[in-house]
Amino acid sequence: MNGVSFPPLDAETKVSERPHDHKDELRLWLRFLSCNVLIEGNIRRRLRDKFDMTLPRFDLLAQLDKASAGMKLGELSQRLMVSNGNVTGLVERLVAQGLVDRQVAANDRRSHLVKLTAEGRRTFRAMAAAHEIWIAEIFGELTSGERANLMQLLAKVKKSAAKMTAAKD
Amino acid sequence: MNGVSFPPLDAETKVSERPHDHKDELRLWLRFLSCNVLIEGNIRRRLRDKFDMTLPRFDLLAQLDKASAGMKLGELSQRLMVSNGNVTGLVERLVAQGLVDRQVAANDRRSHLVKLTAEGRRTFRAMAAAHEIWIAEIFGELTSGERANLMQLLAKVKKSAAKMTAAKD
DNA sequence: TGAAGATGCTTTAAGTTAAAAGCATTTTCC
DNA sequence: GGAAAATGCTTTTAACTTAAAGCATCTTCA
Repeated sequence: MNGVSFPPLDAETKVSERPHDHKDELRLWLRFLSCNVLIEGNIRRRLRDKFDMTLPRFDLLAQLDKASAGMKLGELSQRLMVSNGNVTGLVERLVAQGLVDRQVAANDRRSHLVKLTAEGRRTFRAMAAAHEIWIAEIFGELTSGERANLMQLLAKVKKSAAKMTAAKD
Repeated sequence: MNGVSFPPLDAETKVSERPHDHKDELRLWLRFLSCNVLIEGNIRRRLRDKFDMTLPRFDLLAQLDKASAGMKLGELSQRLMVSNGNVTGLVERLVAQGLVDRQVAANDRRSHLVKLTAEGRRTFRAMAAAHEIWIAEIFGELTSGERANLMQLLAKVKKSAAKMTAAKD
């Protein structure tokens, strides 16, 4: 100790009021990132090896599986949180694979309705069952109490991140 | 209640022993993913708008900033957890931008040593200071207790994910 | 009605990414 | 020393991704 005293820091102290000492938050973000890289990399590899499928296409199929009436491309891009152009390409490849079907909407000829084909549904269900187990293998190492705890902390993080994104600064 | 009784589930129950009911873990993963998309998207946008920089290049510069003696391409790809070919391209663009310098290693002509240029270091430091504040804005909404809690839970997740990845099944 | 704007999607340009094959150099081992 | 294997990196190919510009269609409103 050098005798210099610092103002007390607590949860209410705003970021801007303590411009230094953000190493804590940074470490947390880095750990978050490495979890994400590890898990996503794992899931991508297994989807490719076992089903010859990519994660973005799997995610798109998952959305369609929940919407039996089909979805418009714009809805898909919102749900998946990716750009419009991105969805165009993904759907193209899934149509080529015979897993989804795309047709012009009845009432608006700009709009296209995308649906799972019978084969698409069958294929997706098989992949989803495996995927669920892979995820459970990872997060199942936490107790259900820890999972609830993590779920709640991530809710806070998500809320905070969403606010930040909306601010657009 | 229908009178059917299920075996009790606790933290020790293995995933394979309860093949259904992984919805809990799946929801947790989906929430994790949306946090990641939101935060990363935010950081990418700001790096681009304020510094005309991409996140992968920023990450690479961050590694170099910690290694004053420079790093080999292979080290970089390990630390960044990306492929070799990926690093080749990123370094190429950073050299073109004048932010890093690449030269053949003295003792091994297969190997190349990559270093920050003076401008690279200056540029990175400015970006890193802003980046640190952006991250703090997001994670600073948690109390320091919550951050410690989250840090510890993610340590468990990371360990579990690393084990999974090593298994290669 | 009919121009102006909004909306839904596609195209384009640039970047990131992995896997696999390839090339040069170094190391190992006989 | 020299063949064989390992190592470090690059190239190739294919996929994903965004932002921005573009095209077709629909809606609004004077």
